[in-house]
Amino acid sequence: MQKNIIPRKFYSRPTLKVVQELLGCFLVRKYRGKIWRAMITETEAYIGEKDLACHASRGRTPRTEVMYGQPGHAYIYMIYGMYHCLNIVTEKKDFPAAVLIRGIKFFSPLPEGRCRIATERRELNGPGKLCTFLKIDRKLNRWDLAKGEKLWLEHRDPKIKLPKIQKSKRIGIDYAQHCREYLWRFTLKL
DNA sequence: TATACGATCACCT
DNA sequence: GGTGATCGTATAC
Repeated sequence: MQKNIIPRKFYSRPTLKVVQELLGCFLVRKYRGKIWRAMITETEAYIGEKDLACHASRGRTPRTEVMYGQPGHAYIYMIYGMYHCLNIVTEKKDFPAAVLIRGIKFFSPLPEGRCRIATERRELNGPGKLCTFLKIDRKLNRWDLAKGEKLWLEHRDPKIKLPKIQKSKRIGIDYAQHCREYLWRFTLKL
């Protein structure tokens, strides 16, 4: 059980590798004695200060400091005043990069949410909804995901073959000039 | 201190 | 296709 937890060295690699290898892995949330486990089906990469879509493109600030820290930690921020987004810090210390978790699919029950369709289809598309369902908010910002407590990730079964990974442009970053053309969004079609 | 805006979502036409 | 909700953060003053 414990050995299935994804260790820090997994995240301490090029983000474009990590962002694709996380597809099919499991996001696990332990909350008030319950454990929810969901497969990651959609991710996006945000890499370095030169990526104009990355929050670190304006350098170190109190908010982006966690992206410059050790890999394998959670970077969670509030967006539009009402939603949270979950990111996994990647690369080596002092290089700011992260993977945004945009979509999950669950095979066992998740807590009741306001979105009935999401519950019926057993999938959550969108970083905001995903955090709402899994009770993820800024209290878990900077959380160490390699500890295997409260919030962590687990390897997928390597024996199960995954469908081809789709690449596309990232969402909601029209302001990022040429960087918006990068095919840094990765989707698993199940 | 003030202001502009965003790695979203649900609901509208 | 478009818009409003709502607030932390960055930047300007």
